[in-house]
Amino acid sequence: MNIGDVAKRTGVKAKTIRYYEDIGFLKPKRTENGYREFDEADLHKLVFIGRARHLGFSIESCRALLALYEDKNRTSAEVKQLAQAHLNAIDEKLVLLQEMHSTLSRLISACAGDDRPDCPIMNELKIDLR
Amino acid sequence: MNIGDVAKRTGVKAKTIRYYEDIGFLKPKRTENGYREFDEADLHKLVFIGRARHLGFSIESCRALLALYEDKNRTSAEVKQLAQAHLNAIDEKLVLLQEMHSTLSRLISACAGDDRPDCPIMNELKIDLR
DNA sequence: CCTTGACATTCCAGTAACTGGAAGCCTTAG
DNA sequence: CTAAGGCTTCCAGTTACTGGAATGTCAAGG
Repeated sequence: MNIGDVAKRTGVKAKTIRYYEDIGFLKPKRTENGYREFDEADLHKLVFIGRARHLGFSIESCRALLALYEDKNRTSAEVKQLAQAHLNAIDEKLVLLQEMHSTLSRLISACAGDDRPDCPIMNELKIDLR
Repeated sequence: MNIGDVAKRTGVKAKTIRYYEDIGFLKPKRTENGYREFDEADLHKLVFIGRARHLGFSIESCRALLALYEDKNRTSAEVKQLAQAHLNAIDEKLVLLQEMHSTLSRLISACAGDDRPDCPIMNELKIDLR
């Protein structure tokens, strides 16, 4: 199967698939003309990676997940630990974003948004040094 | 004032201050020996940028905010619009992260986390192609 | 048989916003 | 005088791709 068709079937772009090969996620055979030739296992891997990425796992975490994916002797505890670590990271980001959201919402509500220069948003940003 | 002291007083690292000079946020004078010499206006700018960054504004948005900051004829509407656009972007990220959070939480709860290989997290990632 | 268009290949550069490190000069305290 | 620490510049690396250029290949139509 050629890279374009793989892209269509997996939802992972051709450019990205080449990148994933570069970083060692898969090693498709090559046909005589130099084209990559993908098999079903490659497709499954790509979908797997695509879904993990969709859940926000980093490439390095995907690498670890992929290793577990191919490890018959893995334990669900190992998988769960990776997922939990990732969830913790997500929660930290959520907290930061929620803080931003609430501060910005407050400032935006307080701002008249008219043609005068006076603005609570600017005031918050420019308060003096302590 | 030397860069190290500025870093301490503004909370912006020396490395970052040099970077901000590179990208044109400030242009401190130089003393005879080549050291950067910062004045109070520089300090205020750095704090301003630091706070905007803390609220998640991109460097380019900071550039726009900084322009408004220095514009006597700005309108609060202009500021509000930038802030609103940024808030919208934050909200989009929040939605994505919340989706990830909820999916991952569900999967983690469903995973035994024991020494067996069977794992709902893995199952979700490896489901067949449609 | 030839051309044309849609594929495929590689390689290089750019993105965002710094951060780390090397090599070397300057300053200040002891 | 020396050693520590601060300052300088410049180069490379980070994340996960993405865009683009130059070139090669394949299948179909005239």
